Amino acid sequence: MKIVTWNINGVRARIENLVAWLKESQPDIVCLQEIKTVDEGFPRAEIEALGYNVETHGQKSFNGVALLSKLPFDEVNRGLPGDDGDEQARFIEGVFSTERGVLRVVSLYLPNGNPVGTEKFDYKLGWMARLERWARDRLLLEEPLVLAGDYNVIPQKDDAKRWQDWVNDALFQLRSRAAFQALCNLGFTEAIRSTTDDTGVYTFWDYQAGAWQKNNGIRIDHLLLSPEAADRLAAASVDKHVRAWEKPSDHVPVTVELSVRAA
DNA sequence: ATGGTTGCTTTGCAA
Repeated sequence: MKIVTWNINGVRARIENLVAWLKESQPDIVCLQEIKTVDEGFPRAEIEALGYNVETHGQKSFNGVALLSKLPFDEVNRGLPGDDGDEQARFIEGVFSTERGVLRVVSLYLPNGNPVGTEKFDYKLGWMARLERWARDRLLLEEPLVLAGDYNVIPQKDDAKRWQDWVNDALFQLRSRAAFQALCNLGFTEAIRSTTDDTGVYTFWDYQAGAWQKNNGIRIDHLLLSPEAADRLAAASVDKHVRAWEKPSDHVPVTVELSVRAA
């Protein structure tokens, strides 16, 4: 089973790319972030025509996440628990049935947090603390769980072409990285990190200043696997070529292959 | 070198 995360940066602006990539890549489950539309604006028909079930958690203009799945949804949960006042659409969980039982997949869009020293950075750290609490509870279920998305965290120096450029950025703050590490340390396997020793593996290249042409990228899109999911990890990879397409997202798809079949 | 680009709505904001 192929599970992919992709920050699409505006699904309406990117629908042609998305359809072309779905046809090429044939994923089973797709976690999208930054759909930048309310649920009613999501280009659902084009995706359903390819055989996908679609569940969205959108909002006007900003943020917004979605799950696309060839498997039927048994359950869908929208929003990260822990703050009833949080209006931002950044979290959706789908529950599926496989030959091995339940599979849970989350599409998350972790707050960017810039600039550091403002309420935006506090919101990022608060959101990460809520995510850790949520993950701690979910791990108690001892089920295959894939926690996928744009984490807006550069875990290590090797995860940036030029880490020195990011030392004042929320994505590379020690507090952001420590919170990400703490989440991983609950028992998750970070799919890309655990399957390659390569350096220079990036998932985001800024639109500005020729970042793509210079391969000046960062790795901020991650798939975290619960122990039960990690037991079935067969492969993980980054679809870098998509960044060179016309009208690309600034992020590319990141894939894990799990050796489990649909029920 | 405090630039540069994109999407969604604005005349700026967020990334």
